[in-house]
This record gives sequence, structure tokens and C-alpha cells, in this order.
Amino acid sequence: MPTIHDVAREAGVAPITVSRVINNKNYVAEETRKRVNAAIQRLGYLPNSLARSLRSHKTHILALVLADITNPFWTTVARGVEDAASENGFNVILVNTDESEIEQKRHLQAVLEKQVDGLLLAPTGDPFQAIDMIRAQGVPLVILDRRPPGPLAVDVVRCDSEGGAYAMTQYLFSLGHRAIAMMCGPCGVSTSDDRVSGFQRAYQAAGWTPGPIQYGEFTVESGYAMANKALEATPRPTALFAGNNFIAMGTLKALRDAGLRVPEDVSVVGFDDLPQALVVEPFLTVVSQPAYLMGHKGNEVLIARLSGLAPETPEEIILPTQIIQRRSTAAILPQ
Amino acid sequence: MPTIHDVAREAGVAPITVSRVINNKNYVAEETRKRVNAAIQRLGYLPNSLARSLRSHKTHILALVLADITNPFWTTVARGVEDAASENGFNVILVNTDESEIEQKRHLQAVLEKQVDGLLLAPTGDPFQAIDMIRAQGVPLVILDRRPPGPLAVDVVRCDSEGGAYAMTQYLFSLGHRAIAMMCGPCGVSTSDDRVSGFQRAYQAAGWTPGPIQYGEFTVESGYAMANKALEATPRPTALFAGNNFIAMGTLKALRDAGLRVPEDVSVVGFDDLPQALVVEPFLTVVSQPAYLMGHKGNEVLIARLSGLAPETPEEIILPTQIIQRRSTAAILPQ
DNA sequence: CTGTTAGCGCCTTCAC
DNA sequence: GTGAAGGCGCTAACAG
Repeated sequence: MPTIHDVAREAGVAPITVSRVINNKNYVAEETRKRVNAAIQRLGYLPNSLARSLRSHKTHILALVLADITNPFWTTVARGVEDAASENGFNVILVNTDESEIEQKRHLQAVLEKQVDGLLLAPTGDPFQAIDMIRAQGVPLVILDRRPPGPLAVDVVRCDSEGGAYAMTQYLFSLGHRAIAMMCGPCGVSTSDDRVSGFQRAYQAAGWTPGPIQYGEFTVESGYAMANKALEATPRPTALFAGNNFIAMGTLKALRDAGLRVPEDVSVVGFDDLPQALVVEPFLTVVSQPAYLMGHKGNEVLIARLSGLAPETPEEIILPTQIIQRRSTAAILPQ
Repeated sequence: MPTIHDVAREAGVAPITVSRVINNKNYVAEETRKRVNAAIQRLGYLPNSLARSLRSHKTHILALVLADITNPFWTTVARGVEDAASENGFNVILVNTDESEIEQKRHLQAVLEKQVDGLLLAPTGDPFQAIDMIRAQGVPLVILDRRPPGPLAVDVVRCDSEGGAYAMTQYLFSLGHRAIAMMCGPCGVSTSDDRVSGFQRAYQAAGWTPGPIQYGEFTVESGYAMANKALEATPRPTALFAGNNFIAMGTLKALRDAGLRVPEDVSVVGFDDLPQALVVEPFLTVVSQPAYLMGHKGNEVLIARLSGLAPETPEEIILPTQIIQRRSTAAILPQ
């Protein structure tokens, strides 16, 4: 593997001149530039970005730390992040925490050691420790999707979970539903908590007692289990509210296995849409979140900070959600 | 950001001793080790992996270059690769080519500059140039999913596309189908070519003329267009064979829009299954490929090479496919 | 417009 | 068991 010195010798110039050609910095005579480029071609030279970054203190790498890349919601967020990165000459390292605080810490350490220029984090559990560790290294940070507790000390880009859940619950009310079972992700994760809050606020506004609430995991298995539990209640809920797309999948499977029809016997609503490439005929009524936009916008905020273009005080950007009405919900007669 | 020197000063030792503690190399007195670790804690020191790698000529990073990470097939492959990496202390950089040779070259260069220890490549287009570039840098390489043309000069781990397509075509024959339209990905990509070959071989074995063959893209849109074209034929094909999961999705959408029922009016089969988390009730009859295993095994082969444990001559590992029979296929009466 | 010098933070090599 | 010297490949800072 040739180095910059080999190229310099081959072209009859000093190494720094090669460096300037590679980086398009300072003026280099047209003829010199040609000689250098020819030498680069001849030797098949590729700059060593390790050495380059060590010297320049810039890696042009950002890290995206999220819960679960097998979830299409996160795949879409990742796409948004990567596109914004590409547009600005950055690469993205992607790591999965699987909602484990230990994994999160391990991965965070690993990417910090790699000297990433910035970090996008969808935090698992209590984010204070994580944020502190990142701060201590002086690495710019944007929190994605989830709301850190306490006063705002960091940029946040997320969706309006509370408002979305509120609106969806009201929509179910408008169809005549009143016994709605809420099945959410882990308690303590802000997206879970906010969706539950929105659900409860809608009931409060109506002056009713909220339906049963369960906390679980953002997985198909957990959704399956929670739905089965919810269906045991007497009288049976007339609608099930799934806290994310995987919980909705588990819920639909549980209903199928229980021999119940959707929406004739039970209405089902969820959070997060599925990409149109993955479904032939969209069926589920959902609170849709702008996943791609969140990723893209989040990274724009981060890159603005890196470039010193960002405002002094941290921003919190809350993107609106939207109800997409499909065939998994039906009106019921008032009792 | 503290360096190894700061830690050394804090602990009252030489930098090299800190290095030995971090790397668990050579013997370090228990008491010294404790002092050093305490200093590391106090300063919140994280080793700079750039400097480390520059010196040690090892990054512990592998690159996975594939066509399209939004496809669940590739997501699953990536999971297999990442798990095998984790198990062996490696990280994975993941890059998308979107089936573009230009993007492939650009990305390949970028990851080579990052000094990755090894490469897993699902090549797009003619892989010779790519393989040469990688070889020139002396970076170990495993080809994934696709069969490079010509004699075997590199490790390959892939699935038996030809055999899978052959078996599926025979299965359709056994249901009485004879007018089967094949809709595949790009001509020149070995998985496309092999699936077409298997399809043709089945017809040859039966002594019949193969049904119409179309080459397109591995996308929903392309599947939609190819299916519409296939349906124009007179007489209409009784079965449609989709070359991958996205083409199958497009096909099903086209049939829905054309008002045709599956399988009553037309049978549909595909290649690649969808993860069970993404479908409530699996419907499509498919040739299922062991995507996770391919990724995992592929990376094991690569890591074995890195460790010098691999055999001298390149290996070609061909994993078997499997027909999963579901509700998108029906028997038709012989004419 | 081009070159010299020095050092990024760490680890290899050799010494004791 | 510990340390000193030197260099991995590149570019910042300063000439000229």
C-alpha cells in the first residue's frame, strides 16, 4: 500500500504538495497537479484516512445510536440520517442498543473512541449518564425521537407522541369506542410514556376513566402477549391501541389466533406506519410519524452545530403526527 | 480530551505502561494496574482508536457492501454479518450501492481509505474491477450472495438460486401450470441470471418452451410494471414468478389493481421470504433463502481468513434454498 | 506556488 | 515488571 511519500517521489514533489492536490487546498500549479494525479493513478494510491483524521481532528463520521434496526420505523429514520449525511460529506456508523442500557454504554464508548465528529442518539433508559459521557468528550449531540427528562440542555428532534395518542384516542371515541386497551413499550421510555399520557388526557377531557394500560416491549412477542391479556377483560375492550408497529403486528396475530375479526369484533389502531414496499394493501389505522424527516432534520441540526451555524441555546423540534384512517377501525353503536 | 500521557502522569508511570493496561498485554504489577485504572476513571479517558489503528495496522472494522438496506432480505443478511462480527470483536460499516457501479466504486474507495480489516461484498455489475481494487490494497474479501464470473479466485458464500428457481418451476408444473411468466432483476446480476437459468432448465427438462422472461429491477415499481406487461399476453399466464420479494410486492399490487384474485385467477410465487415480524398472515409461496445464515457464515469465512485460519485455496459455499408453500398458489385443471 | 519541520496519540521494538 | 526512542501516514504552521 503506497503512501503519500511514494506518490511524492513518483511525481518529483514534496509530500505536502500531494496532500494539497488530494484536498484541493491552496493553489497548486495546473501542471504539478497533473503530474501528481498521474502518479496517484499509476500507484493506485488511496489516502489513509486514519492518519488524515488523526492529524486533522476530523473524521467526517457521525454515529447513529438507536434501539432496533430491524424495525422499519428505525430503518426509515436511518435512511433520513444517511441522506442528510451524504448531502454534507459525512458517513454514518449505525449501532443497535436493543433497548439495553449496558449495550448503549458499550457502543457509545466504542464510537467515541473512533472519534466520531457528532452523535445522534435515541436514548434507552435514563439518558443522563450517556449524555454526560458524550459531553465529557466534547462531541456534539442531538437526541432523536425521545424526550430527555428535565430542563433542555441538548438539541432534541422528535415527534409529537402525546398529541398523536390524544388525537387517536379521540378518533376512537368519535367512532363510539370507550373501552380501549392501551398496550405500550417500556415504561420510562419517553415515547411510551407520552403515548400513555395522550391516551389518558383524552379520557380526562371526556370525563371518563381511562381503559386498561399495559407496558411491555416494542416487539411482536410483547404485543401478542399484551393483546391476549387485554382480551381477557370483561367486558372485552372494543378497541386495542398498539404503542408501535411491532406491538400492532403481535396484536393482529393474537386476534387472528383468538378467532376475532378486525374491525367487526375489535378495532385496532397503532403507532408508526409500515413502508409501502412491505405491504400489498395497507389495512391498519395508525398514528403516522414522519420518520424519514425526523432522521433528516435531526442530522441537519447536528451538522449545523458542527459547522458552528447553530443557535447558542439548544433547540427542541417537535414534528407533528398524522392519523391515517384505514380498515382496521369501525364504528360501534352507542350503548 | 485526555491522552495516554495525561493518564500516565496522573498515575505516575510511563505512557507505555498505560498502553499495556488498556490492552492487557505483557505483565503489569497488580498494584500498578490499579493505579492506572483509577487514573483512567478519574480523567474519563477513552483511547483514541485512530492513533491506535494507525500504529497497530488493525482497525477491527469490516465493511459490508450491499445493494439495498431497505430490503428486509438484506437487513437480515446484515444482522447475520453483525452478529458474527460482534462475536469476534469486530465492528461493521454498512454501505448501500443501490445497484449502481459508480456508487459501489465510490463506497469501496471510502471504506478502503478507512483501512477496514476486511470486506464483504455483494457485487453490482461486473465485479472484476472492484475485486482488483480491493486486492491491490491487500484487503481480505468475501463475495456474498452473488457468483463472480470465471474461475474462483476469491471466497464466495451464496445461496442456490438456480436450484431454487428450478424446484419452484417444477412445483408450479406439478400444480398444472405451464404458462409461467418470469420477472427478474437486472440482467448480469448473477442472482437474476441464475434464477432465469433454473426456470429455463425446468422447462427444458419437461421438453417445453419456457414462458416469457423479463429483466427489470429488484424494486416494487419494476415488479408492478413487469407484472402488468406479463398480464397483457394472450393467453394470460396462469402463474407469475417474481425474482425477489419487492418484485413480488409489485406483482401483487398490479394484480389487485387489475382486479385479479390470487390464487383463483393467477398464482404468484416469489423469491425471498419476509420476516415474520412484518406480516400478520404469511400468504406468498416462496423460495426461501437462508439470509441470516449467509451473512453469518460469510463473515465467519472472512474472519477465518483474517486470522490466517482459512484454507489456502478459495472456498465456494452454496447454501440450499427451500420452497415454502402457502396460499398464493393453486392447482389448475390440465387443458 | 512549493517546501521544511514538527507532531497528532498510540504502540512496536529494544533495552534494562 | 517497566521504560525510552522512534515512527505509523498525514497535515498545521510557518517559511520562502
